[in-house]
Amino acid sequence: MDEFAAMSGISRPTLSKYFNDPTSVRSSTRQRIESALADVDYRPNMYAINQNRRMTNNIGIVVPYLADPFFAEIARVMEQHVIDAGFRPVLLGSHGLPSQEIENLDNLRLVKPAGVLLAPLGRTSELDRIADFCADVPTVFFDANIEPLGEAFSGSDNMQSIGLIVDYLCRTGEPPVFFEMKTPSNPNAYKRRNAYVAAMERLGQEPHLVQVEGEGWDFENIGFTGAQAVLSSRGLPSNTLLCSNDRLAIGLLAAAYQLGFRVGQGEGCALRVAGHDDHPFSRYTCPALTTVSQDYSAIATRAAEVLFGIIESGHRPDQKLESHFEGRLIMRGSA
Amino acid sequence: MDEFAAMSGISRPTLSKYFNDPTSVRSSTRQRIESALADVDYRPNMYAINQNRRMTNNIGIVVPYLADPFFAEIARVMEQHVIDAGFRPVLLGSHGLPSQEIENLDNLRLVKPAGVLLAPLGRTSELDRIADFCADVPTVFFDANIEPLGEAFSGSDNMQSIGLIVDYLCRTGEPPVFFEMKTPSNPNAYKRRNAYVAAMERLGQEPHLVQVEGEGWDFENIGFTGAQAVLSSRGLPSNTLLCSNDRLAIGLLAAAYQLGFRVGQGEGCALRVAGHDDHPFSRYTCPALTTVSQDYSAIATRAAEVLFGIIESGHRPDQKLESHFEGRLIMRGSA
DNA sequence: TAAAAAAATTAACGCGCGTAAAAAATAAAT
DNA sequence: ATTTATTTTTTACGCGCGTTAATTTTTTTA
Repeated sequence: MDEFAAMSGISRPTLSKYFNDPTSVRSSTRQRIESALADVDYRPNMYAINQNRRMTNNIGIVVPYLADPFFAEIARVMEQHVIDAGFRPVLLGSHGLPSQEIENLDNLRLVKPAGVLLAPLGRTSELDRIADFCADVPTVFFDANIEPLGEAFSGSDNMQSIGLIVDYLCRTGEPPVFFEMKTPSNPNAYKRRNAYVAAMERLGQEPHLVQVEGEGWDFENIGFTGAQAVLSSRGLPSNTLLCSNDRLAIGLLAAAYQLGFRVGQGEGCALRVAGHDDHPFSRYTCPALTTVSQDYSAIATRAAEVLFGIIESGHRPDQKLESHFEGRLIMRGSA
Repeated sequence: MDEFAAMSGISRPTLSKYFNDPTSVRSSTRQRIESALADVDYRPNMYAINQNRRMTNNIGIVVPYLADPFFAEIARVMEQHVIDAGFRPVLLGSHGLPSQEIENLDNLRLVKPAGVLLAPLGRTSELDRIADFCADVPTVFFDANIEPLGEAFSGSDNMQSIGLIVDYLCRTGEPPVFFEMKTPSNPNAYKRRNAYVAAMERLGQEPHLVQVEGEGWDFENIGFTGAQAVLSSRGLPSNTLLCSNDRLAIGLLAAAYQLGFRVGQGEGCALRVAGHDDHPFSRYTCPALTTVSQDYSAIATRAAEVLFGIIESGHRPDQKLESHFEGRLIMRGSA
């Protein structure tokens, strides 16, 4: 930067101001800088900047599992919002590991972010460590909430969305059984289970839970092997299965196909299967998966909006703001 | 670090040595440091370290598209190898954008990596910028090669793997038509096309290419819409389709299902479909996808091995080392 | 055109660490 | 108990930038 200052004839503090915010210098000097920039390709070192600024324009985005297309997609949407607002996204995935989640937060600290958007692992998260982090850095949760922590939450209204699909399934056929993991990794699983039970009771139906074994984030495989056992035992009280999420449903559909169960609403179908999330791949299952979509865009927009508001105003809200967005029924072939 | 030096009674340069390599200090001092570390949780600032060390133990990993489970998976394997070798992985995805790929390399420069493992976008990559980077940082390519660049390449032997599945398909039924994108994003697509043509000619069969429209990385959708057109026109010279990659096949299978084509090898099946890659989801298609696997682990191991060798020896090889690993036939239901 | 306001420059310090050289302390070898 | 080899400490500088305060220059306003 010293060299560039020498060759451009602009003092280093002015350059520093310019790179922080180009509009903060007189337009004539800005032009001088930009024409010098056209000759040599100088770019300030991001890490040296991070080290010195009290606060940067970095915004951390942390998701539980980047290899899950659902999180990859919502992270992508988040990133775009952050860029559009003039901030710099720093995307990190936790590989489903609580230790990695803490590691990510520790690494984020070093970047001195203006704020972070955090989709926590949930059940397995190390709450006290996350609480420490939230005390230092403005944090907005999305996808999954950790009740007392953070400035805000933006996510789906599981009660509404599960209610929606339960209503639909009951209206158009046998009431659904709920297909889920016994000890779910997914943080929304318990809410969905409760929402299912509530919806069934509201409709005067008896809820049934089918809980399959399995650990980790390989949901398709867990759904597949779980479904093999459940379907071949033929002990199901209903021909309709509502899965806690689409990835379980994808595994279930594969098992059903291999066992010769015909899935769908029409005549001659032995099974109806529905999911939740509108996972990027749910369009391509056979039959295509009936599910309820999460409003990715609204969730991302609200989370980003709230965080930007906090950053610009400079002080945190007294009360945690919670936004729950409704899901939409996506009717396809499977139910 | 100064504070920690004061409280632990160890001088800062010694601490600096310790954090760089714990075995480089006398074991008695190491114990003193570690017991002090147990009291206060001090950790050196990674970015300050990167700024000052001539070279770090960071290793960059760049893939074309992190939201593609195939790359997410191979990146995960790479990361693990890097960690096991005592280095620190820095994972970056290019979102399918050449500009992002360059941006990633520019950002990596700031971290002063000991080396980088690069899966390039291929066709659309900005070659001269990548060449600049390779001149400065030891780079090993994987998945896709850029002929004259980098110290080494580790990837699949497309000629062998496509040959394998073409052989299989010809042996067990009608010779396959090759289903691909007209202007593929995937860097291996051209090699696979050529391998298909070569394999067919070797077997005395006439090659047929079905090239569908579409840009970008939403391969399932491109396969789906392309297949709808192709299948309903019924102008196929064969009942067997070999897809350039599994994601196209996933879209194709969904289209076939919706149009009522029965896919598989048995009696009453109208279509056979095969893919390439053994994509994480290919087990869960209906029917499960017959494909040829890439040896993720071997590819990752070799790429990492070669890079570590270069880093440790301190000088680059005179000649580029190219490793091509054979694929394995994964026989499932679809062909 | 002089005074006031805004912007840029100079000079100097700080961030959190790496690193080099010389001096001092400790351990190993004789 | 010496000598020698190995570690550690002291001292000081550097990395690439942010930031502040005092000063000078430029622009705006009256």
